[in-house]
Amino acid sequence: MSANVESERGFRDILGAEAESLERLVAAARNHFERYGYRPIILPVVEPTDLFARGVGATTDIVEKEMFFVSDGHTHADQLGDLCLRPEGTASAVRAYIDQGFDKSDPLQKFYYSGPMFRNERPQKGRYRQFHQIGAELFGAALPAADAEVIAMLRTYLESVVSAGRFTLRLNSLGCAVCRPEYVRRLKTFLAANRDALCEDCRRRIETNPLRVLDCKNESCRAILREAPHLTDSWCEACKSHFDSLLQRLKTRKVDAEWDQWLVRGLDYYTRTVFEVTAEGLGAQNAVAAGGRYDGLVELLGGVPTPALGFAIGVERLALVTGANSVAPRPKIFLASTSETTRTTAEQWADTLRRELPAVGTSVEVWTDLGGQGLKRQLQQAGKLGCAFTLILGDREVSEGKVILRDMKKSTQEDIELSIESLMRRLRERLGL
RNA sequence: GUGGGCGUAGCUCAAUUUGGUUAGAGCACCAGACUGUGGCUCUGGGGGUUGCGGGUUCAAAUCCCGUCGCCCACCCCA
Repeated sequence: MSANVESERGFRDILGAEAESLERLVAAARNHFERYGYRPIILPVVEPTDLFARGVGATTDIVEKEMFFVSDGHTHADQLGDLCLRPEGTASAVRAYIDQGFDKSDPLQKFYYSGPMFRNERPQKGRYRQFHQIGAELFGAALPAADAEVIAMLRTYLESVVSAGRFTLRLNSLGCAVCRPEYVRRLKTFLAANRDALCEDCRRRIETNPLRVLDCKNESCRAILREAPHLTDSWCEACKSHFDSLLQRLKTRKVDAEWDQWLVRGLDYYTRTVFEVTAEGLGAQNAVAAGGRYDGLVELLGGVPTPALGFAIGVERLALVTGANSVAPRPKIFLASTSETTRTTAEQWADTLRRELPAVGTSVEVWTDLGGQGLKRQLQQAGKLGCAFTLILGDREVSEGKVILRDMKKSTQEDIELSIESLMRRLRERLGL
């Protein structure tokens, strides 16, 4: 046991029902997002650490203590930490957008991506060091209509994969580069004056991230906050009308979303709209998806100023909400054989069936004996696999010009003329294809 | 990074309270009964350095120390 090589903490093998569930959610997202004109972008897993320090924020927990650093094998000691495993996708997408020159040539772009993200945190329910996100980013669109479309796309996707009502979408506006700094300054002053009444975490947040205090669940902190300057009151005219228009549009589009004036997000790059989807049954880590507008990020990373927004979905968490609701199983067929000759025929027939027997949504699953087993074992295997039918290609039958088709559920058998055509015809009938 | 719970066969768990033969059972796996017909039944079989390392003892799965891993929570976030 001790000699075994095991996976690192927080890194795991995903297989079985969970793997199928995750794959299905990604495929469904791809399908859904493309209807809105989004195109795939495949981003590097390794990026310069600086990208996230500048983009996500140098003082955020993600950058300060959750990065996985990568060595390229011949860096000097003073360069260790130059490269990292990406902790999130948005900064990468923005870097790619600028690298490709879209900000200069063709600003309106819609991208989606999916893949692993890495954060060096202590694992718990719904939280892993390698986890998977599906994200979408919309560049070059400043109107509230863009926010509305992105949120609508997220909401309708979630509704398509999880029974309605099991999650809630909340949104808020954090103001912009014009009005937010002034508010943060006033909030900081207020919090500092009430320092003693705040919880330990919030006292720390006054310096690191004062906005996060608004999000504190601690009852005594909440009481203090009722007297605090209101984020809402600080919005400039442009921010206010942007948010009003967004709410109005969500209403007309019948997108179920609720304004939460206390909602803030931890990443530095957000401006104006932020939103978050939470679900029950996830334990403490109840955020399934989150996103917002980041109008300053393209410029911050060296591009020409471009408005943008996006979101990311935590696939493992979404899978926890949707449960392991099984996909309709595809019909399975086992082609049993009793000799080298009949096995060869079975292989050829199996290939033909796989190619020419379509079923609704997917294809049939065809098995042949690969272990040189006796007929008994092959029947056993077919039973365990849950095959609907087993074709018995026995030498005895073949010499009589026939094969046996066994219905595994009913334990009944019928003779079929020895030809792939008659087999296919009969299977189509029996499977109702 | 902090706190709590848990580590015995592939899986689910006994035996730990009170240290005492060779660490058991169910499921799963393999073989046979049934040499060409799955599920059911019966019989037999393989499989363990009790997470790992050290200590106490005539004797440790059991007691002590350390360490690693998993789970849950804090924090943070998808």
